[in-house]
Amino acid sequence: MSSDPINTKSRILDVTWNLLENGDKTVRMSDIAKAAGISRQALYLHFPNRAELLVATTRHIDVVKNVDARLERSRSATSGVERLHAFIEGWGRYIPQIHGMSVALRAMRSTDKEAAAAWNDRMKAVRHGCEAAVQAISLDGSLTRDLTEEAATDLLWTLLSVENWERLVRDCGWTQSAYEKTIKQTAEAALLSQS
Amino acid sequence: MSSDPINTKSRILDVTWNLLENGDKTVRMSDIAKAAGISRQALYLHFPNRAELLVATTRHIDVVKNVDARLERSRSATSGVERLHAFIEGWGRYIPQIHGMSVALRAMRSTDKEAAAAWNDRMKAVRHGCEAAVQAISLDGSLTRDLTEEAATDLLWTLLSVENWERLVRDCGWTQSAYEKTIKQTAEAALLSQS
DNA sequence: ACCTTACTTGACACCGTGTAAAGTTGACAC
DNA sequence: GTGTCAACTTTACACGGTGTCAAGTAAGGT
Repeated sequence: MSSDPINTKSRILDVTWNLLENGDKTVRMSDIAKAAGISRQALYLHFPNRAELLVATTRHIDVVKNVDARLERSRSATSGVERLHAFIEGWGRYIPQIHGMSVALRAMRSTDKEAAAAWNDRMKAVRHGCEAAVQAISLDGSLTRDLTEEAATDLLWTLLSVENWERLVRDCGWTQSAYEKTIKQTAEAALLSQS
Repeated sequence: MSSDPINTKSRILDVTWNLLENGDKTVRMSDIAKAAGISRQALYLHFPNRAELLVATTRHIDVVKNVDARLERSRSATSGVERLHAFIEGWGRYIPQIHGMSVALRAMRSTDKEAAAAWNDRMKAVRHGCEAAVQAISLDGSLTRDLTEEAATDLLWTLLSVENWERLVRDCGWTQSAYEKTIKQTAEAALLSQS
C-alpha cells in the first residue's frame, strides 16, 4: 500500500540519527515516530524494540559515513607513528557524528543488556584499531618499555574513548583540531620510548 | 516512638552506598527501603526523591571517607611533580569507593537535572585539584610549552575521570596500582617538558 | 473482486517514581 | 491513664515511557 517499506525503514533510521545528534533531550519512541511521519506503533513493525532500533541506527551511520574505509586508511601508513596519527584522526573525526547515538546507547546500558552488548561490540572494533597501531609502533621498536603491547592498547583505547572526547570538546570547549592535536601528543608521549 | 530518626537516616545512606557499590543491577527505591528495613514510602519521609537521596549519599561518603583530608595531603607536597603524584593517588584511590555512586548519578543525568548538577559539582572539585597541581608544575617551570595551564588542567582532569578508571580497572582488568602507576606516567609524559 | 502489505487507532499491561490519606505504635508529659 | 507527637505502615493511585494486542483501512498487484 502506502509508502515503500524500505524507504520508511531508512527514513526511521535517518530521523533517529538526526534526533539523537541534534535533539537536546532524551529521544522517545514517540519522538522518532512523529519525526518519521508514522504512528508510534508502526515503529514496532520495523524494529522489535528501542535497543534494536538504536543498534540498527549505528549500523546505518556506519554505512552512510563509511567508517570502515576511514579506519582502513590508517592501515596504509608506513611507520607506526604515522599509523597512530591516521587512526586518531579517523576515529577522532568520527566521534562527533556518533556522539548523540553513543549517549543514548550508554544510557540504556544499565537496563538493557542488548544495548550494552551492542555498544561493547562497537568499542571492541575501536580497540582492534588501537591494537594494530600499537603493534605497528612495537614493530618499529619504538614502543616504550614501560608498557606491554596489551597495556599500551588498553591505554590508547581509553585515551580515545568517546567520554574523553565529550569532556574535552563538549565540556571544556576545545575545538576538534585542538582535541586531535593534544590527543596525538599525549598518545605519543605515553606510548613512545623517549629516544 | 519507634526508631531514632537520625539512625534511620544514616542507615538509609549506608545501605544505599552499600547497594550501589556491591549491587550488580540498578538500585531502585524499593531495594533501598528493603535493605534499610523500612517501607518504600518511609524513604520519602527522609528524602524528597531519588536524586536527593543519591546526592545525600555522596556527601555521606565524603564525610565517612574524609575526602577533603585525602586531597589536602597533596597540598603539602613541595615540588609540582610530587603534588601531581599525591593528587593522583588521593583521588585515584577514592574512585573505587564512589564508583557505583558515580554510575547511578551519571545514569540519572539525562532525566534529572539536579542529579546532573550534583555530579558536575563534584567533578568541578576534582578539576580544582587538577588546576592546583598544574599550577604547581607551572611554577616549577616544568610545564610543557605545548599546553596552556588551562589546557593542561583540562587534560589532566580528563585523564583522571571516573570513566577512564572504570575502563582500565573494571573493563581491562588492571590492578589499582597498575592504574595509578600508568596514569602517573602518562600525566607526567603529557604535562612535563622534556628537559 | 480479492488478497496482501503497510500502516492507523485505541486500548491496555508493566515498571519505577512519586503523592496522598488513613491507620498503628511507642515515648513522653501532665 | 489520657492525650499528643513523631516515626512509620498499608493501601491506593497518577504519571510517563515501553512494549503488546486486536481490529480497521487504504493502496497495489493479480
